[in-house]
Amino acid sequence: MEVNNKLYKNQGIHVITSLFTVEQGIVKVLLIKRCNEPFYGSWVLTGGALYNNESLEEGAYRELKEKTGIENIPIKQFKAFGKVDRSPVMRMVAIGFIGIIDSKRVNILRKSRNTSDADWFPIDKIPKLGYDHNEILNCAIEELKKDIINSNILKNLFPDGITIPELQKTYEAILNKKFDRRNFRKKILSLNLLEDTNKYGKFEGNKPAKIYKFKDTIEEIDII
Amino acid sequence: MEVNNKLYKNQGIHVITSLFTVEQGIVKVLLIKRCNEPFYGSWVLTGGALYNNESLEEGAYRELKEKTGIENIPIKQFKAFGKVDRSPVMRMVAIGFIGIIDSKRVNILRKSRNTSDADWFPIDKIPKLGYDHNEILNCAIEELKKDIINSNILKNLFPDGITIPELQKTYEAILNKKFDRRNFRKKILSLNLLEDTNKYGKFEGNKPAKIYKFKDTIEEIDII
DNA sequence: AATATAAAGTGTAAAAAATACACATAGGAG
DNA sequence: CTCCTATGTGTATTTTTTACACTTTATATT
Repeated sequence: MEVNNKLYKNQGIHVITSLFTVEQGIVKVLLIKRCNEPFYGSWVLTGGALYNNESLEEGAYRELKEKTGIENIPIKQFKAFGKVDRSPVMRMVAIGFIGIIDSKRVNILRKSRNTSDADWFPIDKIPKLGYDHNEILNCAIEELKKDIINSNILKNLFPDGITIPELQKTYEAILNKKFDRRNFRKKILSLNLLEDTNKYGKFEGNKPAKIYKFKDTIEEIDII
Repeated sequence: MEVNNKLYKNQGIHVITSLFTVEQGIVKVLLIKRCNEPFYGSWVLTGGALYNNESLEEGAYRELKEKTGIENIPIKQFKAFGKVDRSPVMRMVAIGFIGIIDSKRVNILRKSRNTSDADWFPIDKIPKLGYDHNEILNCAIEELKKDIINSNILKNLFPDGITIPELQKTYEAILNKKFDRRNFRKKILSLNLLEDTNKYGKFEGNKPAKIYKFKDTIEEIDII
């Protein structure tokens, strides 16, 4: 990178969101393919340059909407990335966000400015990304693990309700760790995040599981 | 604020450090007094504009050194602040850091570019600060509370050793909460952060306390 | 109608961690 | 030698976490 000699000139801000989903026990992140320089043809996280008339969060929302059509999901800022040469064009500092969503709710836009393709990638099969997005994504995954504990961050993954075994599989996928079924159920129910719907899932060769839904918590502190 | 119409032009980055100390059970933060516009005469946290040739952390270090003379203390990035109008001059995004130090080690510079005065302020007696620094400081105080638990962040406060009652007072000051003496001692010692020096403090009208020091931990993960 | 299947659902005992609590001790001052 | 004040220490109780095995459900198969 050619650092501008003027100490403060030509700086800018990126807002970058790692949008996660979990499908069949696989944690995936949304990546988009660039069709412009820099990083023409590279996969990157969703995001882009912050506008002057929007807050960090608003910028992250706008970029998410432009690239995926998705709106109204909670996102959480987790870290700023400011290595001197993280962008080849000019000095850019990236503000990282994470979000999580049911992938069925996302209508991925295959074409937009700077985007030729978009897809969900399992987090253990991430290619070399443009910019410093591999680093940002790694931090985002750690943040996701932290945030999943004792919060209803997963609410957005299961807008239509969730069974406890399904929820356990999701926890196990994200934390990459197995839990005892009885203790998991006991713990989750004791957190008071779920309420019973008195409905049951469909038969799939075994006993149907009861469907719960995430409560609409009053205080959404510590929620993603 | 006059938002520049060019969506991406005239943006900049602040690096802002909330440097804490604890004296006699009072948590204090270092503030400096501006002698230039904007916010001429206002107290603010230490920090300033990021240079193009330095990382976020390097920028925060440089500003700390310029304003206080202090070097080589660990700082931790905790959040970015990006409200549209947080700076009246141009669009600035602030990256917030926290640090903690023994105030006796700080030789506060009373004069520097943009600074006419500097002092430690108890965190419950903070005046109206310039920019959005009240908001940044409030977040920093919350971060300090989080980080103090199970880490040796306090090492920098006590370079010459610490007694357990003194350490307890510091915890109580930062967390604003009382602990049982026996349980506190038991817990702290079980964390294995301290080692015995076999020295004792001076008599001050009561039984002198044993002096411990923070171990030089190998893994400095989660440390401020 | 009986049986097989596969994951759902459930309780209790043991271990670990957090909490509550009271008295003896050191080092001086008077 | 007594007084003073904060230090130092152990144990019982409660709470939380962990470990672990059998019964139940809704269908498909025979």
